[in-house]
Amino acid sequence: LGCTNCVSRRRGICAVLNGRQLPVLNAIARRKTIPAGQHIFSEGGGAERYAVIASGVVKLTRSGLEGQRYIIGLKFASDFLGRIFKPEHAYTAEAATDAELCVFSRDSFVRQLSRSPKLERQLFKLALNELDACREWTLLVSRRSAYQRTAGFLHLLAVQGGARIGNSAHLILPVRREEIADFLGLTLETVSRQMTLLKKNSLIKLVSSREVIVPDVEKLGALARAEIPQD
Amino acid sequence: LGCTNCVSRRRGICAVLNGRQLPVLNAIARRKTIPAGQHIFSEGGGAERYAVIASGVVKLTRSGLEGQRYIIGLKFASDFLGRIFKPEHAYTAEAATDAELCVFSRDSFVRQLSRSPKLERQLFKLALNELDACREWTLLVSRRSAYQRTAGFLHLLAVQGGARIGNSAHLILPVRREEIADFLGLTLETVSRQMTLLKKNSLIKLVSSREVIVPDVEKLGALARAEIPQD
DNA sequence: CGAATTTTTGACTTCCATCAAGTGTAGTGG
DNA sequence: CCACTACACTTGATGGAAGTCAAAAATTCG
Repeated sequence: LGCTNCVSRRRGICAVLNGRQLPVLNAIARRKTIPAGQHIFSEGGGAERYAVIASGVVKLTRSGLEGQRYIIGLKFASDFLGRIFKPEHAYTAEAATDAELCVFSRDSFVRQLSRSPKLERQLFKLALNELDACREWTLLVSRRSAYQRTAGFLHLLAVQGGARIGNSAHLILPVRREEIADFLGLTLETVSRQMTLLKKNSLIKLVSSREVIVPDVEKLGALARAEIPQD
Repeated sequence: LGCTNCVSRRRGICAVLNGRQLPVLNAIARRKTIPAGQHIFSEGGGAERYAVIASGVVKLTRSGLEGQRYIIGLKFASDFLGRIFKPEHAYTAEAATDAELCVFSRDSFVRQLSRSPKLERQLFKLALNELDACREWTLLVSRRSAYQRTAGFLHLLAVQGGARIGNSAHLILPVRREEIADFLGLTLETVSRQMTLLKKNSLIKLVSSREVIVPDVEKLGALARAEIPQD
């Protein structure tokens, strides 16, 4: 089946399915490997496909009226992609790294949703968690300093995507400085400066520009949430 | 019943209930009038009560570690209050103006939810709309200028809470400058300056410091969403 | 009316954006 | 293998938007 080791089986939508229901959902899923950079679905395009991320990182973007592109979120393994109950997707989903997905056609998934109240409720719970996370993120990017925002971004990666050993984490950044900046409402230069500052303050180690070691994930998170913006 | 003219009957959770189901929900609801300033429930406190706003404006706040208080949202007539599926509320709800609520006890509401898939799905849909709105808001408060954020706030009030006549709106601000500032990630001085600037540019009229006329709601919204931060 | 609160306005400072070089780091083809 | 290019990242100098500090004006309320 391939579901046994999937993260979604443990904390995604598949977590609530029993041995009978899982194969049913699996039967309507299509495994797909997406190379980095490829679009999964597009803003405004009809919501004909939904997906669950099995591995990799996915960028959620929106285009402004004058052509600008905004990153509104990053999605990780076990996350659900797509706007159910609406005819159109509200954003574009694009693979930031190579990614494995379970893709569902809209009709078959919605049908399954109506048949399984447990599945619907799980999706509901995940949406509420996302809402909580979105509110938290809003607080970070609207009230915190550039230094804290950058710390917050790395903390997010460490918690959601990174290889963690105890309280330390080894991160491969899925996006460039420019995209981090966009995500945080900053400029790429500022992000770069804050990264070197975080390094100077030994909160991170830069193995290369795209590879970061976080010795103390908790400390980084506390910094991001601190009331008094320091350094 | 009192439901006939209620906004929630038209676009809230009650909108999906038929003539048989509405009285059932109504039977477990307790109408309550809350004076401005009073807490409805508190962050961290057990989620024993949920509510639907029948009229008025409710402030959603969170307290930071060092005692600071953040406004994370404003809720209007027909909005649902409370974090279902979680033992604790994630935020404090406080009446910003005098408000009328339909209060539900946790147990009876959850029981009703399990009995009525339509009700649960409606609540789900509303949560997804809230998520979309939260993402939109994040864009506003992280990437836009103080001028645009202030415009965005007034636009929100005009769309959600204000007395509208065609494309113009008459607003009674439910919160002080300090709270607007907090909500927007600005300072009260900056908000005040932007308000006078909006007045100078004839985008709003200030009847009094708490009463605003928006002649062109669309224009205000377009300004808030514009790529190039002007004036 | 007078006290307290809220709002506006002013002067100055700070943080981050902008503009501009300069430094890697792949990737390509001779 | 080494130019050569293209792209990503860092670092520096400067300016402007919003924050901070301070005081005056307006509004609310007892």
